[in-house]
Amino acid sequence: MKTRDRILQTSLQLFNQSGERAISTNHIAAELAISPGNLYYHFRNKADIVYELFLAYQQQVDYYLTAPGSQPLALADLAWYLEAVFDGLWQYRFFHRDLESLLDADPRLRAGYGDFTGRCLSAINGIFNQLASGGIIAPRPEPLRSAMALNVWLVITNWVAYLKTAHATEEPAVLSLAELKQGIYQVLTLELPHVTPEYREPVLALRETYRPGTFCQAEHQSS
Amino acid sequence: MKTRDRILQTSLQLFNQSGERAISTNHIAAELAISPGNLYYHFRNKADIVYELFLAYQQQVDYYLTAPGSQPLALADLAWYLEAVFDGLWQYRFFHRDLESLLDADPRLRAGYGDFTGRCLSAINGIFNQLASGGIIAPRPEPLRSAMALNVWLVITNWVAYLKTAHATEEPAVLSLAELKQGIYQVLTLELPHVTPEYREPVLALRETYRPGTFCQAEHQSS
DNA sequence: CCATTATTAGAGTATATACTCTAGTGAGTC
DNA sequence: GACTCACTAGAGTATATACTCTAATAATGG
Repeated sequence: MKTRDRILQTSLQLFNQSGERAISTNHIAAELAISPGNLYYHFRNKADIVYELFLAYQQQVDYYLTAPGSQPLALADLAWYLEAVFDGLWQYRFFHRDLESLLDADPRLRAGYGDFTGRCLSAINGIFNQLASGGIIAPRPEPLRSAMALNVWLVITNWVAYLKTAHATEEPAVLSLAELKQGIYQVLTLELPHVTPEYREPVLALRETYRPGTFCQAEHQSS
Repeated sequence: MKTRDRILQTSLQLFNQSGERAISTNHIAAELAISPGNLYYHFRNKADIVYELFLAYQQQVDYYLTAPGSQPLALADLAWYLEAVFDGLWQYRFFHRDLESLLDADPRLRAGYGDFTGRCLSAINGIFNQLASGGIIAPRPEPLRSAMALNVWLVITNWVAYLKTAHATEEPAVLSLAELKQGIYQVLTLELPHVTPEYREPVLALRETYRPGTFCQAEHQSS
């Protein structure tokens, strides 16, 4: 693998592990067993590394979220979307952790993230629409639908922080993918009151899949 | 005012303005026009300042949230709670910004914050109960009620970050108290499906009070 | 083979940070 | 007036951070 990609990969891993704040460029170079000069040959500065990671994050989420157009969605599609989003969230979880500092340090990132949020919100809104077409949730008028989408977004983007700050017993706060997926339980809780009567049972069953306590000694993984 | 209190006050102000990460003890001392040595006479280290600010935050929120026991609540009480919580959030907004780093740096804080979150969640849960007694929302069985409370918490604690990262057009991202209060709109959106038919109209009216765009050139304030 | 270019090492720099140490100053007390 | 003691100034330290510079070493293409 090219050094440049190894730098990105290792940075992502260390950032996810300890937060961007705690990981210096020297740390990254040391972990890779390369010189600081080498790192700075490939990236002008630390912000450029972060920005490139953001682009990858954005590309991945956009890919999964901007797919389907406007055909009706089935329940399985909803599950698939949620899984995809939470996977992305997990892979780039460092990003939401120090978000404000990162945006303060890089105007490109601030602008890019603003657009990204906007796209995510309308994607969620669109999914609500398609779920309504599919008869899974009741159709809601526009101002309400947007507010619902925003609540989903707020729950999703805050879930990792909640786990690491409120729930964690261990000091460095290691998380499992299974715990992360409990966020899906929360999102489905959010949508539950809007589910049509005929789909209530299936949605409840899907939601049960992710219930806290259901996670059967899932394997821990660190990146 | 005693120097010790001035240090706390100024730290809070600077932290809220620029984030704990960007504010050094030297910055705080300079802003107060005192020497670094003086600051370190009053506080053993930076983490002690943060911890003391957390205690004040905690005390304030606990005071407003652990009040009423279990009598039924009226709609005005709900509004009052929400206002109180968002005021606290605003006053100590630096705290949720760099939360993970802060907890990583201070085990006391990690433990204290874990308990704090737990108390807030059961307070929210209790308020749901009392709103049900008051006939405002439909009573919900326990596992659901806790999940709802958690969603409310996630929305509340992520609201400021959302405003500063997704919404902000200005670079240093100045926020108004009115924008902040739009978070109440989001929380009421969350509760709306659970409101009883007879209270639906009043809750919608209350919610309208906080609608985005309704904020009539509210005065900006920086701390 | 040579010339060019991409890549790397490694020492080094300027700056900032959290924090310490010594030497006071001023207000009260016996 | 000597003594204490809370408080303060200000210079200073050890360390880390982001980043630079020079020079050496691969790769590569003609």
